[in-house]
Amino acid sequence: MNYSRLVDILSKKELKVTPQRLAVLEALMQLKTHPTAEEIKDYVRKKNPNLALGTVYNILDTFYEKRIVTKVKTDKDFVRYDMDMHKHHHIYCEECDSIENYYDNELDELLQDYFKKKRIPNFKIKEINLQITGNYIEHKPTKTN
Amino acid sequence: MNYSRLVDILSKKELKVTPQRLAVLEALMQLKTHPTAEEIKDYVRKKNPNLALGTVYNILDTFYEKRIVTKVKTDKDFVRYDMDMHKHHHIYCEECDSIENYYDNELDELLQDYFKKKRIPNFKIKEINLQITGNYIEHKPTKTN
DNA sequence: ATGTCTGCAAAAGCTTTGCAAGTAC
DNA sequence: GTACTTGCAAAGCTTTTGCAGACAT
Repeated sequence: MNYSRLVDILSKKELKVTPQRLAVLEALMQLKTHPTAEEIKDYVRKKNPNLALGTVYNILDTFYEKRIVTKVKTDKDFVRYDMDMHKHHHIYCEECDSIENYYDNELDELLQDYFKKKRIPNFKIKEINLQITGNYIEHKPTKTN
Repeated sequence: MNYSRLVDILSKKELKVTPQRLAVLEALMQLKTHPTAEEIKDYVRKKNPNLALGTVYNILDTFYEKRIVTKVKTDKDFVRYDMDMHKHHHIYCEECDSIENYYDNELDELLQDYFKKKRIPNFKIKEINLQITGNYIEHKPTKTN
């Protein structure tokens, strides 16, 4: 992982560069699974065994305020974090309880056009996010898993 | 509120008809604001002052299992409940922290057509929900509030 | 009559907070 | 040097659980 790039992200947001923050940043980039605070703590402790869960929450909160991450709520009880600040939608797989980001400019334009014509009374739309729920289809006919 | 209709809803789901359940049901129908458990408790206590918050949660949970309500998670920390089981989307107003349901068959068809053409690899879509975020526009030029 | 539901309180689980000690700048 | 961060533990909040008593059928 490109160390100086991580440092850059923090300094640009006027955050002090600490090993803990770098570690959490790296975890967020490595774990592409919209990790929970707990998962981030586990990942980070491989290298920084003393990092407290409270600190992970503090750091994530700071990142949230500085708009380095977004929070994703699911039907489960924890918040999950997402570092990707590009506009995207979410694909939830009910079976495996996974969240993946879904990018689709064509769809975004379609929606934008749609709501340009058909406005919602008295409402100014800032953002439209889709939640696509369903299941992944297994289709590995002969190969073993 | 139509008492026998409330009774009907419960019996059809094979739930015993208790005053507490009727009260929560009524609250859900009256409060069209996607209430929290706390708000439901407050509403219900006007008529049933002894109803415990724990009971409200128990009842809501039973309703959730029987698919009488859905749970809605927001950026805030509590779950909000919605009795409307028709397909709908959500309009979040950031300023006033309100959630309203949004129904739009035309939009639903548009999305269905779109994903019929452009599939998501290996994924079977079950449901698509929009989260429309923005703000209500005040436009009461002369009237007082 | 009996299986289910309520009320209350206590517990659980995720997240936040407080403060002393440590660290980045 | 100083203001910000960390670590740890304790507190906070919503939600769940356990159990005795009450109630619907």
